[in-house]
Amino acid sequence: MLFSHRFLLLRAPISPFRCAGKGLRMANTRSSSRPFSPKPSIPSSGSNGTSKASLRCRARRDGAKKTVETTGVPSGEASEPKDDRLLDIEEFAYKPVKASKSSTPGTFLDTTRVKGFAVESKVETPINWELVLDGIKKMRFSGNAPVDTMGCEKAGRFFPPKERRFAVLISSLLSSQTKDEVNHGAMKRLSDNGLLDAVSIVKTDEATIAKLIYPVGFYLRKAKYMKKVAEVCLAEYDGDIPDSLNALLSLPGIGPKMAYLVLNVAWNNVQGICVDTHVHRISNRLGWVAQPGGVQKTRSPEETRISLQKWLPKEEWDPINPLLVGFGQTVCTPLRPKCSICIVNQLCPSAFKESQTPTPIKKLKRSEES
DNA sequence: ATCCAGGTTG
DNA sequence: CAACCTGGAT
Repeated sequence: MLFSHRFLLLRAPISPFRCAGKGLRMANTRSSSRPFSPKPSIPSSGSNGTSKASLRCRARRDGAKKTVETTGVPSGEASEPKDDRLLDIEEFAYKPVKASKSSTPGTFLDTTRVKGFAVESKVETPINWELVLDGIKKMRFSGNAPVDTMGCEKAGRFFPPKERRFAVLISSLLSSQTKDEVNHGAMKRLSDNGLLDAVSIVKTDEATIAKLIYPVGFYLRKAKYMKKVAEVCLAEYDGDIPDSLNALLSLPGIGPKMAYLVLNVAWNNVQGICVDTHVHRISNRLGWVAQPGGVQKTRSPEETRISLQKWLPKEEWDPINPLLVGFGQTVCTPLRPKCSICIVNQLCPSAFKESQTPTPIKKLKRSEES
């Protein structure tokens, strides 16, 4: 989480993990000022004709777990890490989506392989997706999301490239189901004990590691994974981390989400969209993705990834994650999304469809009044 | 009591 | 799909 996305607002002075927890607060717990104007200023043009999700089509996912589909990925660019310079705050500003030919709304045919069979299906480029994206960027730019401010990310920002990559991998491993602050604390403890490289992790026993990373989610399991990952990295990659998708996926505890993330962040190699729970949820709320056959929502992050990649221009693949994560942390929250302050609510098929307030405040019965 | 924290595994 | 871990929010 925190360590895993690219943008960084805080410049930690010395230790990358210096700013552990204190002084940092989740943006949405600080209610002083609204991050942006609540006034919707975007014209309502017809919402992209989403019919009401006819539920229940339990498409089964076929089992091939660790082999990730790469349909639609122009696999030409095994880009070397271009440059290790990290982005500064000024570069955090999102630039407007520039219209490209691939951005023209419309439908096109897509061929996907399903269990060996080539299946053609119509893919719709969502209407107004650029407007929506720009709106979200505006909201993101003026607001603070944990994903932004927490980020002493880039674990090992001040480490040499190899150590930094390894730290990125570790922080990714730890991050799932764990709050930013907690993960940050764990990384700091590891860092303080000199445990952010393969050699030292291999030399440290599991219990010690577990203790240090506690209370990240699933710390016992992750302590195991860390050991194993360190062993593999040491034995096969000279202490560095793998630079290919499949090699990353083969590491224990690293699934698609983290693999794409690490590939993006550590190797600057965009082979796919990093789809986490936020990207998954928001893409579905916006009507941006659907299962191969029909209109239904995607049921897994992987389905979302495949679906998104079919129409989203590749320049957006990398930025879409931090963008939607921050949006999801502050506005388009999983529970009670704040549609009223969302400037793209006119363009969102799901706006105001979920409950907006905790529970309707109890109402007094006649008999109880005065 | 239930859901969520940038999921992954057998 | 249940398990994996724990604390905080609703």
